[in-house]
Amino acid sequence: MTTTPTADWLRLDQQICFSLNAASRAFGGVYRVVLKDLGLTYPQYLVMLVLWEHGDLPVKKLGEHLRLDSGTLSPLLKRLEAAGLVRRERSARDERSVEVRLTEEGTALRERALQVPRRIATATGFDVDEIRELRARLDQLTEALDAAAVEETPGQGA
Amino acid sequence: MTTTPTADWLRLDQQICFSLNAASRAFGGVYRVVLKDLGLTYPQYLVMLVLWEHGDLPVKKLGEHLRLDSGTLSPLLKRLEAAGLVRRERSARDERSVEVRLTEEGTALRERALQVPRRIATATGFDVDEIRELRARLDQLTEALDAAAVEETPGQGA
DNA sequence: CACAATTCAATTGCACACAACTAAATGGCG
DNA sequence: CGCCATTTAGTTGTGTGCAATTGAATTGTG
Repeated sequence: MTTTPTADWLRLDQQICFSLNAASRAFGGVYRVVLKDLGLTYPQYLVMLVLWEHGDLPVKKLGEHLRLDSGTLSPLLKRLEAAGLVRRERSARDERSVEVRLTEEGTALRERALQVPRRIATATGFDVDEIRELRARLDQLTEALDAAAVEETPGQGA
Repeated sequence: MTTTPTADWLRLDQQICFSLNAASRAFGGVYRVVLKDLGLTYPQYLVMLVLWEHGDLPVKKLGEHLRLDSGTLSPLLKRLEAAGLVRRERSARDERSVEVRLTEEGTALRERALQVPRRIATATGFDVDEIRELRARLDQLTEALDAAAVEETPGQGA
């Protein structure tokens, strides 16, 4: 029991949260550089990726793919619309819903985006298998953290 | 060479950046819950960790530890000061520099923070060794990304 | 059909990140 | 000493991220 004094936990904690934070921001930094040509921010690029892969989607579905709510997506989508990459149209069937549709320009941008992943992959210095393993580990982490957050939120014990 | 069609790169890329993003935000979510008691946000907690470990520091040094610039730190430190956890004092030796000093209250908060890391570690579902390995991998990633960002920034080839 | 609960997007308020800029202070150099 | 490049914080502007609220539309129930 003397192997891990309580005070040392603070340092361990510091290091794991630092590492994740740093990696996340370092990733953002590389994307920022690479995406500059496309006129996209990193979150905007994520939105475009989802649209390119899944086609037109309501804001809600988009948010589920990206784990983002309307508070983040609404202004972001307005910027994409202002940039001429998407249109937002109220659904005829359900007027609460807003369909996000790629414009011609938005669809065309995909061609130029095809070069992005290779540049990012190169920047990581990881090969495909290493990336795959890291991704698995991170997904596992996310799942555990989400489950824990739900349990912590109400009242800890109940 | 036909193993990885270009279009598939978009999906691979999507998954690694999604995973890191998701893990980072899930982490933030758990910290948000756990730190609520202490009245700290996640970035504020990181600042306090550095101060607890290294003692009083100028803003510059703080930023080096956290990879943050004054644009982020200045308002954050003002909030910590407003909360009574730190004082900001112009250095006598170098008046450009601002020393960030823990108050009694800020020092005392450390005792209550000691329980945080264990709650976080528990939430991850990882043991110490797994955390250590993940951290090593993330640090390796960060280092590679930072190096790549520097090379990408100027003009790609120069 | 009326009405309450739910769903969905948008808005508001707050707190990071980061680029670009400003302004004060320092240090080196002739 | 006077001048200039550098260092250091702070400020401004843009863009997320998220909690909380609002308001319109839909659904379930009687």
